[in-house]
Amino acid sequence: MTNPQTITRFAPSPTGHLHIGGARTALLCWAFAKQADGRFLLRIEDTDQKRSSDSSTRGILEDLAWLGITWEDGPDLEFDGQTIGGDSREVGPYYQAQRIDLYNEAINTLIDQDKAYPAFETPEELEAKRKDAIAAKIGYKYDRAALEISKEERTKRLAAGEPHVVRFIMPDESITVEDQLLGEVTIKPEEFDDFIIRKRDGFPTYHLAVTVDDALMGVTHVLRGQEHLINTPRHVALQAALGYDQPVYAHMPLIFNPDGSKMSKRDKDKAAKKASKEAGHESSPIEGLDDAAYTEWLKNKTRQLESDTLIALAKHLDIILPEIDVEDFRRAGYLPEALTNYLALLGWNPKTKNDDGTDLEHFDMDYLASHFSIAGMGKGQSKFDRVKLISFNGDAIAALDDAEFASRWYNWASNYDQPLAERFSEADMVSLAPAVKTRCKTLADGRSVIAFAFIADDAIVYDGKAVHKALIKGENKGLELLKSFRDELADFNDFTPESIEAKVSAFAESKEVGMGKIAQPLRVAVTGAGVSPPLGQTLAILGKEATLARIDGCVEHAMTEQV
RNA sequence: GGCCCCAUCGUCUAGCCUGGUUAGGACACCAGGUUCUCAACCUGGUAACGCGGGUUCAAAUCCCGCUGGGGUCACCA
Repeated sequence: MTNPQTITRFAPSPTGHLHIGGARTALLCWAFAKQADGRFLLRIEDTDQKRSSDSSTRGILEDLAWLGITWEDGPDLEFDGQTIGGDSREVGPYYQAQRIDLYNEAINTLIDQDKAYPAFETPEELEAKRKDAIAAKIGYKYDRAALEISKEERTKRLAAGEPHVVRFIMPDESITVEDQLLGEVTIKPEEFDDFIIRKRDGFPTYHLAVTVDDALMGVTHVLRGQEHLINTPRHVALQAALGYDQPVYAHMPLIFNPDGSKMSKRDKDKAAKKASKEAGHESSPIEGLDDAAYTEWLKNKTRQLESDTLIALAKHLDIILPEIDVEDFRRAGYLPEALTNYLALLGWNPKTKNDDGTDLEHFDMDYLASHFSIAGMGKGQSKFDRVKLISFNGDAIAALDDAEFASRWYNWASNYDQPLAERFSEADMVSLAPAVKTRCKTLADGRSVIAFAFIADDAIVYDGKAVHKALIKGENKGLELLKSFRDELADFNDFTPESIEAKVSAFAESKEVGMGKIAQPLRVAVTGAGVSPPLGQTLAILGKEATLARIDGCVEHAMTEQV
């Protein structure tokens, strides 16, 4: 036991979806454990009874699994045919609400040793004192009034069942944290007061629970966001009081929006409010949201809508909400490998060159799991750049082979774009893949590439400029070529991309014109616009019947157009 | 405001520890090439050491101050 196995943990509180920043923390913790051949543990911090929910827990577990972040110790999850989690080290349960006895044991020990004491002030009383302190421009600290009460009386009031909290006696000494990333950080004793370790409702506070759990679960390394840096001395003091080993700490920088603001769920509401106002909706434009709630939401900056309602509203307004939670990125058609790659690179750098001399930036989870190190981490905060993420995602999509692309796309459509999944089977998507892969940055925008296939043959909307340029300009030369090609196509049955391309090419040669002279008229005829995937693929997607029908329809349209 | 953390192109970063580089890469942007359109792809380009002091022959690199950004000051975690 001199050199224990490395154990890291991620401990989300189930009060909503998994935030992208939380996902990054989890990813790096996971990578650190893997790199050390250790274990990654997941614990659910549900000691805030009012805000925690089972559905949040479920969502967080699935988002992690989707990203490929799996845990050896923690809640069980069936995902994609595999079982994640378990309690092989028998240090569970992994829900804090189920560990109350363990916390009370620790709290009682502290009380018995006079390292903690009950306090009877009400939240209102404390709030008043806090306000006074702020008004007097002095930092608020608990005044230890409850310590003045004699032990005898404390015991009596306790026995009488008087509501109380338990406070920990913070030692009067500086505490230095040896942070693996930031170095030594020393905090003086006047920065702390006797913080609460058990709330009125009998639940432990975060500080107590996290200290007890990390110790009892054998956590050796704690990697967490820098917002926790100031908490660490409290945990260190608690560890000392309880006789626990101190884990190794590293506090990593936080991530922000490009404008420097915090990435918050509220950003989604903000975007939707702005769009609603611009669209001039005085009353609720969607079902499932009544007018009163809608106008209140619009008026009140802090009011937030339920996730589903917000999504419905965004769809109605035709806007894309800023992605904040992992779930948002998933819905928007990001690939997990692109997201984790980007996330890892946001603050960590492998400091390795590719063969061509450029820096290594594209790597997978296996690479991360074998090469991650705290030394490669930056100390500065960074901004989340969706543009670069999109580029990574486009690269990841392009790197998929056709079958894999089709599988991912179909799967995505089944969840988030039913009409697409109904129109095209997974097998269809395999043949669509070459046309779509290099033209979409997310699975969601793959749809726009093949939008022409969604339209009925007789409902094509023609782009006037494109029609003029390709068909009418130059005394109908394009139109004549199109008609002529249509005649040849009538007897042509081999509708594969390659054959069609050969056919068009041969036709162009026979007419002694460049490929473009026939390709563009054809393209406009079958799609209505001057932009589409390569002709062979475009026509193959439509099939012979639709192609002929569309050419006929276009010829008719062009004839009426020029009268 | 107190305390704590941080600071290289627009953004993410390499270089800093162990002073000497034309300060490198990626995304974005611009130009060109390729091409049946678009995309993809290829080539090239614009672009940074926050400011002020010190130490030194020499500072992005070491030290100090300032400025700026962030975190935190809950019976939330």
